[in-house]
Amino acid sequence: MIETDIFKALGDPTRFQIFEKLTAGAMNATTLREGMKISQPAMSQHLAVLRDAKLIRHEKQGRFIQYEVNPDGLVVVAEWLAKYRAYWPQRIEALKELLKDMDE
Amino acid sequence: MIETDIFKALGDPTRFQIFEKLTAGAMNATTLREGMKISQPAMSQHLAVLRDAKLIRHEKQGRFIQYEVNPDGLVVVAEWLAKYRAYWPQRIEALKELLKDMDE
DNA sequence: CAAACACATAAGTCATAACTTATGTGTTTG
DNA sequence: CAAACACATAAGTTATGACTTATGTGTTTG
Repeated sequence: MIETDIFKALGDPTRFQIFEKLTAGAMNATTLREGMKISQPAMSQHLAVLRDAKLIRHEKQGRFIQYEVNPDGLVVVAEWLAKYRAYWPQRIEALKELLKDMDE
Repeated sequence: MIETDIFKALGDPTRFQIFEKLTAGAMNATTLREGMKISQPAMSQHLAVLRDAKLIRHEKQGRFIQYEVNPDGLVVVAEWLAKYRAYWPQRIEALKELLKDMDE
């Protein structure tokens, strides 16, 4: 199931950190690794898991590969979450602001 | 991290199924198990993981325990997701409708 | 064009997590 | 009040997954 693949991918703290780093902007694997005490193969394997879950995508640029967030994955989460809006308390300000932003 | 705990909890297909079942309404563990080829201890353990992640909560009722969705968990996901609204394509109709619903 | 580089992949190791069976605790029922 | 019930917990097994050390492929550079 695509949802569980996405949640499983984000359920690992290291991968979550990698993903969050990528939300700041596209980056290659070597740059991603900076300050992250993780081996090169481990990074490569984590990126493969995130890619298989459609959370990121890549683009070859010479001998580098630029990785970036793939909106598809986030959309799956957003749509899944939208099904349960009945459970969200109205008091969520951050969410309300989001709604206004997107309703324009 | 609370986010990774939530994602890890939902990353297991069996637990995801249990959670989805609970979104239909509160239920005790025995009812949850119906049609689910899962042992009683396994169910109990899965419920504990979901509870620890604040995705569900429970209420004792005699010798039964009613489990129900805890909005706290979903709110964490919603707030996390809201941070990345820049990545959501505008074409998501389901999401737009959600926004209108909540903007009232 | 040989060396350095960026990354992927293979294969093996070790920790974790999902399951099992057995048993325990509290509650209801006949 | 003894048996059945609803659930939790302990302990052990097995599958999975996160890592490691090679090694391979393609690309750039001196």
